[in-house]
Amino acid sequence: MKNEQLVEKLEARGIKPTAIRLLVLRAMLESDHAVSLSELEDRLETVDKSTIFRAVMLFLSHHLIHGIADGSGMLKYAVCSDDCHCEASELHTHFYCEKCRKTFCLTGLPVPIVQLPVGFTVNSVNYVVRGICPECQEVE
Amino acid sequence: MKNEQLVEKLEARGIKPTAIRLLVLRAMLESDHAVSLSELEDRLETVDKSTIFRAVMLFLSHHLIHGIADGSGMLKYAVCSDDCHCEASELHTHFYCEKCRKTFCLTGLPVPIVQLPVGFTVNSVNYVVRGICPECQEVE
DNA sequence: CCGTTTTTGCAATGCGGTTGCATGTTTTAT
DNA sequence: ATAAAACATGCAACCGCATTGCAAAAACGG
Repeated sequence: MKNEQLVEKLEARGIKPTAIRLLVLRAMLESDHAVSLSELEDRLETVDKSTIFRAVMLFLSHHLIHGIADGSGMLKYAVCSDDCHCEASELHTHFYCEKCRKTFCLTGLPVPIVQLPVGFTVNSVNYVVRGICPECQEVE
Repeated sequence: MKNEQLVEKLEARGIKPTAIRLLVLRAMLESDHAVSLSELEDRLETVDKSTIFRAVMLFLSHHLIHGIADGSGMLKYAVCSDDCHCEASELHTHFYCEKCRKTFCLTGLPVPIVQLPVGFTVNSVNYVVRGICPECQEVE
């Protein structure tokens, strides 16, 4: 993807597009799965982990990316679609592969919403299906 | 609950009922919400945290309790119903309150299961609704 | 009772996440 | 253009939770 497009994505969310933020965003977009902070650190060897951390926190607070608690112990992050506002109704299902430990966004699958007992207010939903992904099935 | 009953619960899952395991199980059953390791450490001041940790791991591997990734950063644990085998079909919804940071088992609400694309094998599902619990609504 | 196995406590470690501070860069005001 | 202010980055240290190694203590089996 061209840097120009990355700049647009950042500015559309009100984030100043510094060189490093472009690197972080590019790394996230190029991954076929949701990435952890340590994955980003590995892919961006020249960038300090605190800088990556702060970029990710900034992206999160501007709803450019969303976080996923997949039960692996560390949070994973993935870029939201351009028109996403991270409301409960527009969340999608995530899949965590217990073999390769990758987490995938199943953007085509909205999370099912259950009817909660009275008194509960819903802000968001974390729906993670755990199992084996297609690629790991084959390898055996 | 009488110690006798606790012993039964442990033995039903093939766990030798030591004094400390009874304490841990009792603390978990007496809580109205899923507990973290640090909560157990606070409630069982006399017991070392590594001992608590090992008891919890033992309970987990024998399906006496289940773990919940609620996105708070630390795992929470709750006792399973007596007849539970922790299969995907018998899982329930969990609710995480963003104010008091407690996680509740909504045992009456089975987790909804989405139809995954071909190639994915499902082992379990982590379904956590995030929001405000009834008690925290009132306090304001 | 004695030797073996299991359980527990203590201390240390690992790891992911987070922060304080100094430096470097960009922006703003004059 | 220059000085001041605001912001971004790197480095090192720190935090909390999870986990492990090891030795002492307790439970068990003969």
